[in-house]
Amino acid sequence: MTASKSVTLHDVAREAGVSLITASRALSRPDVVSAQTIERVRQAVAATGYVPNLLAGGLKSKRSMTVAALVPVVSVPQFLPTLQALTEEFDGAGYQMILGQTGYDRAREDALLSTMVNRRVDGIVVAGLLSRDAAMGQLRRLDIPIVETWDLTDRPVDMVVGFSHVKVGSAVAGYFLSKGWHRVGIATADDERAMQRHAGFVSTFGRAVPTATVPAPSTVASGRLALSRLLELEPQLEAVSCSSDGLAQGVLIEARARGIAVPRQLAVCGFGDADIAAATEPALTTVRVDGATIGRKAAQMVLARCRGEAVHERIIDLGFSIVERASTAR
Amino acid sequence: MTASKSVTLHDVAREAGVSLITASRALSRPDVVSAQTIERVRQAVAATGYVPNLLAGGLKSKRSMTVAALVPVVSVPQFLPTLQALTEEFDGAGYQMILGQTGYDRAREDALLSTMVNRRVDGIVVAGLLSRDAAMGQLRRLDIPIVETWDLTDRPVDMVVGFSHVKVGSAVAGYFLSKGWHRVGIATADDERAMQRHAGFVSTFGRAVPTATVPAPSTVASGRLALSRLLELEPQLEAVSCSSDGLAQGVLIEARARGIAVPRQLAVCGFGDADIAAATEPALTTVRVDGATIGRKAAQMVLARCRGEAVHERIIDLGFSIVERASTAR
DNA sequence: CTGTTAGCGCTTTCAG
DNA sequence: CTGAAAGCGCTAACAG
Repeated sequence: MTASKSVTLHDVAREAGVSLITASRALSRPDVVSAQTIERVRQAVAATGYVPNLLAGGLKSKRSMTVAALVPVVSVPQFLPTLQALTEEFDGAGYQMILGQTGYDRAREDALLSTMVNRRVDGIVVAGLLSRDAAMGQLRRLDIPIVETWDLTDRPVDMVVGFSHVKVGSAVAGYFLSKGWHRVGIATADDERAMQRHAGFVSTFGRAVPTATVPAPSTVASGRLALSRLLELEPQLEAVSCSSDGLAQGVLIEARARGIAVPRQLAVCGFGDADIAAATEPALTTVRVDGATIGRKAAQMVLARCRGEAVHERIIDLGFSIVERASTAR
Repeated sequence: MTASKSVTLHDVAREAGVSLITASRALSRPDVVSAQTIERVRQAVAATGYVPNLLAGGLKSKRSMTVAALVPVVSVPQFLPTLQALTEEFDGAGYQMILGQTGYDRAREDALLSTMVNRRVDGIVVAGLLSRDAAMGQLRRLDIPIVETWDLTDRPVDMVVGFSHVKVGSAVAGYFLSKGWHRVGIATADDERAMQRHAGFVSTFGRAVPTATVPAPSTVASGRLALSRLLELEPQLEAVSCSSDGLAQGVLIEARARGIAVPRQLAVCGFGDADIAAATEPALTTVRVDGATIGRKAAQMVLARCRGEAVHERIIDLGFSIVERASTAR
């Protein structure tokens, strides 16, 4: 009922007729306090309208119960399942997640990392690999768990869970080759990971491939444009590998608009296995990567380390798979 | 160079040969300190490897520089432009954003709200309207800015920026009527706001309408299913109003799969004007709502109040518009 | 422009 | 099981 200025644990303790610390324990470690005392404190909390201050606790206990999630751009659907899984896992453990957006920009990323460190986050999950600068900088020193995701390296800053983009590109190229398609093209965004898939594709394919590059983040609209450009480069195009399902969707739509039959005249492969991939007509062949599991694993690694456990498997390759659907059935 | 335990401002001050508070000011209010001193402190920071602790500052200054954003489900693309805008606006002002997921669940929402209050966030932005319980509870007492978004009410908990869902439904119904379509159907998710649009539609349409309801969050796949169900209810279906562009996309795909020509045999209207809407074939008529502006406005309202300014326009109706494209061109 | 003095609200020692 | 003391690292007040 007492609204007033600011009710502290002190007030609760007085109301309950116990000491400050007993009130504190009654709330945070009920197993160490008698049931009777707990009840008295509970009533005092209700009577005073007490609202705990996690900041104050964190200052002393050195645990903010906060973690950071860094993504290139919030509005890219690709990382959504990962963000979702992170939110759920962390929330379940009582941790809150601060969202940061790097904008595919290293300087911005460094700045954000600093901010998060200043906020004393208990862990960091980042989409992609951090720069070597970050690795050498304050991050190491602070000794908080850091999980890089959606990629793979044998020298992570701390931990990494993801898959190899080069191998993805290579696998798609191998798939195209096995189909006997040679007049192929690539529609790709210009972000680091997409470019790695591109490199993997070209390397396995054995020669340069007509490529339409669009700025990240890619959209359905840029997919339509990309197909147009590819057809200029290679009018006899047989198959297109796209760096995202959104892009692939744009390609499908543009093909339809031009009267190009998919898959009969043109095969299309996406990346991500988004919700939409299975639902398009024709259904989209794509590379499935398990974004949700990436998020879940990453959170679990961070949480384990927050509990003081050693994480032995510091590099986790979740792999990927090519999901064959109608868009390449030829 | 000194890694060691934990470098505090105290160490920096000693290194620089100034007092603690001068070091503090040199870093946070450089305009009040001599250039010479600032330089000395800067060097001391570099030499010691000092990392500020925002938690400690926040405890004293009562400003956490943190805000909360609450959404029903993280992985719903609908709120992405809003989240994006929020992230950018808040980041630009030096605030970090904690993400919370309510899962369309009031109890969960209350719990999250408490958590955020415990964390002493300086403001809260929530997608949708809060429950009256929340309005009456600790929220009011704490006196932090709260913006409800993506909806409208004349009695917001604090502030609100959005649009009327009832009016959206009504407008779409009016549009259908103006086209002379009477055998219409609705494909809708079962979340609160979608149901309001449904109610608005039915009310203006003047009678009950065949409706396929799918669980929120809706997907392209559930859109395909919804059209199937609607065709069972009304084989002569002329037009469908969908509660999201994703759902509408599913309807378009299912129609195509069934050999139903859009818009000739079936008109389709979506909601949201997502990236995809303009890119589909035929392009999708939809209701445009400006999610980015909602986010920007909401952030600005919170920030204004954080700066101690009074916000006079506490209820902002951003409206909406029907974007006519090929999917209803008949 | 700089310094001293007090805490912010809580939890960690260390004692009973 | 409970308590007293001692800060966590920083910044708001006030003084010089």
